[in-house]
Amino acid sequence: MDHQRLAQLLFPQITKTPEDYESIYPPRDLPAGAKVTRIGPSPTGFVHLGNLYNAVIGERLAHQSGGVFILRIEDTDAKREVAGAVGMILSAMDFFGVHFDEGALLDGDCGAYGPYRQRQRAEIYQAVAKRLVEQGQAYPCFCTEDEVARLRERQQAEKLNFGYYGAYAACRTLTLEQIEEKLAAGMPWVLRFRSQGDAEHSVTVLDAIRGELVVQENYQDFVLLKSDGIPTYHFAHVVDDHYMRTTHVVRGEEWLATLPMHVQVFDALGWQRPIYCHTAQLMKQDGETRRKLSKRKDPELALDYYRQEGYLPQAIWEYLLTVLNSNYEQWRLENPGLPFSEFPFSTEKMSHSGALFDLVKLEDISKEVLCALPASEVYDGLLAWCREYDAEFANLLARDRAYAEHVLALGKTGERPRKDLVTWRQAVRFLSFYYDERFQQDDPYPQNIDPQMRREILQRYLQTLDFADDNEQWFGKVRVICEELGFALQPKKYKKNPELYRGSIVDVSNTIRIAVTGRSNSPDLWEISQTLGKERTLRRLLAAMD
RNA sequence: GGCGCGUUGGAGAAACGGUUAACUCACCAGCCUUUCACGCUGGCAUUCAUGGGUUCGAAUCCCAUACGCGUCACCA
Repeated sequence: MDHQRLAQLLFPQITKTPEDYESIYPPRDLPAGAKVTRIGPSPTGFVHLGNLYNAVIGERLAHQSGGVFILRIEDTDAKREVAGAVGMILSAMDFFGVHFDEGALLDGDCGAYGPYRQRQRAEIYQAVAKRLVEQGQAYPCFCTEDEVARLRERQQAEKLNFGYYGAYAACRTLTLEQIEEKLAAGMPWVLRFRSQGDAEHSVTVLDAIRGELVVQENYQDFVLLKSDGIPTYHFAHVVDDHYMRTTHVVRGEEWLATLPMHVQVFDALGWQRPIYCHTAQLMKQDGETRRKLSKRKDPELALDYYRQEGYLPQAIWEYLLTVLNSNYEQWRLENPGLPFSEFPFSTEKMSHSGALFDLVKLEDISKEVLCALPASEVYDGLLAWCREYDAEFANLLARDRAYAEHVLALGKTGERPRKDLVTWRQAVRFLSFYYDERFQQDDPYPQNIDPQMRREILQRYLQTLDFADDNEQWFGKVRVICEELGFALQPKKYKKNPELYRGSIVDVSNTIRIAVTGRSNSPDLWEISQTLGKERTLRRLLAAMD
C-alpha cells in the first residue's frame, strides 16, 4: 500500500503539515509549574451545573499556578447545536465570575492558539489526519452506519465484544485500487484509526485526581473524522489539547472508558500526553438510587436556575469548593476574611466518587456569605437582581437607597448577626413588609388570641405608644399590658402553669409584631417600628384592629 | 454481556496499620431570648457494603461477593 498516495487522494487540499502547526502554535512561554486548562462545552443551549463544576476546577488550577484558562467551543456535532448557545455559555460563565484568558467570544476569538471553535479548526485536524494516513495509522472506511449497527447486533448475538476492530474491520484491508474505485464512485467515508493495540496489554496514564491509572490498550478502530470531515471528540481532544498546549485535561469520569483511545493517538503522533483530571461527577438522588445529573431529567439544575432564584455566585463557588476539597470548610473557618481564590485548591484532595448535590448545604453557605456582606453591597446585589426579575421591587428599592440600606442593616450589627437572607428572591419576600406596596399579613395571629383580645391588646398598646421611648421603656409598657390582661411575663411561667394565665408575653408581643410586620418572624420589633415611622406603624396597628 | 470507576452516619466527608471513627450541613434535646432567627451546650456510625484472609493489631493491606454508577455512536 502506498500510504503517501492514499493520503494525497484523501486530503488533496491539505498542504500544511503537523510541523507547520507546531510553529504556528509554539510551546507557551510560562513560568515553571504554570498550568494550562480549558473547558470545552458543547453549544447545546443548556449550561449545566456540571459545566460550572469542571470550570471551577480548571479555573483554579490555571489561575492559582499563573497559567492560562481557555474556553473552547466543542461544536463538532452540528445536529445538536442550538443557535445562540455560545452566548448562553459566555453569559453564564461571566455571571458566575469564571474568567477566561483566551478562547471563543461572541464576536470572534481572543488568543494566539485559536480558532477556539472546533468546526473552524477542520484543516488542522485534517492535516494531522493526513499524517496518520501517511504513516499507515489511519484508513478510510466506507461502511454505512447501518452496516456498523448490524455488525454490532451480530457481535451481540455471538457474545463477542462489540465494535469495529480486527477481523470485523472490513475496510481495514481495502486495497488502494478498491479505495480509489469507491472514492471515484462518490461513496462517503469516515477516517478510522488503525489500532495496533492489544486488549491483553495495558498502559499507565497519569491522573492528578486518581493517581496512576492502568488501563487496557485500545483495540478499536474508532472514527477520527466523520464523513463531513469534522473530527469526533476523541480526535479533536488530542489535536486541540496538543496545539493549545493544554497541560491538564479536566473532564468528567465518563471519559475514563475512552481514555485508551486518546493516549493511543497521542503516542501515535509522538506527542506528549497531558495530565488528566477525571472528575467524579455530581450526582442527584433519584428515588432510591443516585445518578449523574442529566440535562434532560434535571432542568432545575441548569445554571440559569440559580441566577433566577438569586443565588450569589460566590455562594455557589464556595459550595462547589467544599464539595471538591472538603478541607475548604476548615480553611474558611480559619480565614473568614480571605477571598476563596486564596484557598490552596488541590486535585489530590478530590473524591473519586460522585457527590450528591445538596441544595440545603448550598443555602446554608448562601446565608453565611450574605451575612458577611455589608448592607450597601447587599443593596447593590439585590437591586441588580430585582432590575431583572422584579422591576416593581427594584423601583421601591431605588426610590430611597438610605431607607433600604437601613432596613438591610437591621439585625446585622452586633456580635451575633442574624442570617435572614438566603437568595435574592427570598430576600424580596423577607423585606416586603418594609414597603406598604408589598405589606400583607403572612402569618396568623397566635391561636389563643381571639379577635376581641387582639383589639384589646392593640388598643392598650396604642394608648401607651410613644415613639420617643427607647427600647427598654417601650418594652416596659408591653410588660404592663401583659400583666393587666393576665399574660405571664415569662414564657416559662406560663408553660409551667398554663391554667393560671391567658398566655404569655410571647403571645402579646407576637400579636403586635404581626399587626406591624405581618410576620411572626422578624428582627427587633421596636427597631422596625422606628424604621417604619410613627405614621405607618399607627396605620398598621389601626388596620389590624378591624 | 464486556470493560472501567466507586462503596465510612440522612448529606459532604476526615482518617493515610495502632487508644473513645475529626469537622461542616441536616435532624433532635436543652440553654439564651419579647417572636423567629443568631449563638451556646449536648445527642445522633460500638462501627466503616458483606464474607473471608494477612497482622500482636485493619475503615485502612489482599481476595472474593453484593450493590451503585459510567461506558461500549460518524454525541460530547
